[in-house]
Amino acid sequence: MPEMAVSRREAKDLTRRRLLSAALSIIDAEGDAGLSTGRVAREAGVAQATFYVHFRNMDDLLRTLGEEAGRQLDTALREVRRTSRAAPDDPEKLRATFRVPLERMLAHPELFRLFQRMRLTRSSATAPVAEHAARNRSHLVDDLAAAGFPHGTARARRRLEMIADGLIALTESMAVGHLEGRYTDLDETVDVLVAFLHGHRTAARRAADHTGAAAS
Amino acid sequence: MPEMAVSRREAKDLTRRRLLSAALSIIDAEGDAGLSTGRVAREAGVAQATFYVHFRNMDDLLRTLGEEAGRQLDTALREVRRTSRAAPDDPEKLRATFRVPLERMLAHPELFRLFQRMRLTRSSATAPVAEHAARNRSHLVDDLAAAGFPHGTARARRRLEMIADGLIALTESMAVGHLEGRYTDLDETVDVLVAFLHGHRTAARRAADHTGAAAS
DNA sequence: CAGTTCACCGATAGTACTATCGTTGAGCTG
DNA sequence: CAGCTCAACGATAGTACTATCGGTGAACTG
Repeated sequence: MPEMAVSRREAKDLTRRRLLSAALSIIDAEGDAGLSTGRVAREAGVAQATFYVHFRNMDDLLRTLGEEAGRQLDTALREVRRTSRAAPDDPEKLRATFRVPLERMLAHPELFRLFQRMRLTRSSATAPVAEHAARNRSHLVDDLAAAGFPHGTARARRRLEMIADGLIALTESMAVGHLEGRYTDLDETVDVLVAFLHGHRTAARRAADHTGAAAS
Repeated sequence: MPEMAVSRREAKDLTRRRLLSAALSIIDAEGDAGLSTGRVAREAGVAQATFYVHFRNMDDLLRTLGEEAGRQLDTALREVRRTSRAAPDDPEKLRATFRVPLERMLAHPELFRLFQRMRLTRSSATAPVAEHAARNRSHLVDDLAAAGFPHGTARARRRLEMIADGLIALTESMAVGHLEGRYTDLDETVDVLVAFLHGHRTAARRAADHTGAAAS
């Protein structure tokens, strides 16, 4: 009897995690099209009604899933960018700041696609996803500023936010291309991403030189 | 009686166009959440069953809408890029190649978002949207090649496709930012887009110089 | 060990929508 | 103008799913 001696609390937590993991595997396999409370419950091995013991509705479950995934992603990205900042002349560290998010997105393709879609859907249910995207973007802005991108004026900060936004969109588009089988070599996509960033790096340096010349 | 003397054929076409336009206005106002055959028919002033006289189902209508919008967009973009190519040193023409797609996307915000979402959803119903995105991307690749981006080797062509993909994703992300009220000034977003492209232009020129030096 | 809690269950009312059917009557055709 | 066509209609069967209810028994509590 390997499943005995579980407390009521532990059993409930286990069921909850089973529901979350069932939802995740359905999403990874079929996207959100095949997602329903009955389906999730069945794959988790419980009755459909039991779904509502753990979640208020499907949006509640998706929000939980999103917060967990988003928090993990954000933490991982801040860390890899911090490492790159500490070694500004190591090109491999810079490449890692692109490769790590790519790999994270590719780990759960359909979940990634689902959140992309949710971010584009305005409704109270998807609001948390949009908020999380905003938080991640804002962290990227901070990291770009720390890496030397200009952020003194209000205009420069607006520009930096656009750059951050663009970098995220670029990375996601390369991930989608990889998922669709168009870009089999991740290294090549990282090359392209680095070159895109380079456009702004040189623009920023030129602007900085100008400012320095004017100040001296 | 202003609506008399319409042939049966004309009357049918009118109803069809009314259904399409009703669907578009619902989408623009509420996205695809409020979309149903009954709702579209009601706003078009016909019975729900009449929907099926004109379309096989909702996906059929969306496909029609998408093909029309996509064809218009593609034509407009090829034209503005051709104009820019004819005057390679006119920065305003280059900016127009970014501003025109932005304005097109912003003309029907929710339709734009809907197609973005559909492109991320793999199903037989959304396949035409994905195909159209592929066609537009492929045209952009052609135009970039015509504008002098390297496309001699297989690797360069793969890279060019990634660049085209990235540019589209960048433009879309700026459009979304504008719709969300974060980037009120379209000119600033165009600045950022041009700078991103610049990263690849300089990279391409450097590579071309290298090749030239090696050849001489 | 008697009483309480509560996770889980089967059953089901309710919702929203899709897609089809046979009917009707206004236009078309010869 | 007689017969035909067919766009549009009301009615409705069918589908798929959500969310709630009261009952049950195993785990907790004192």
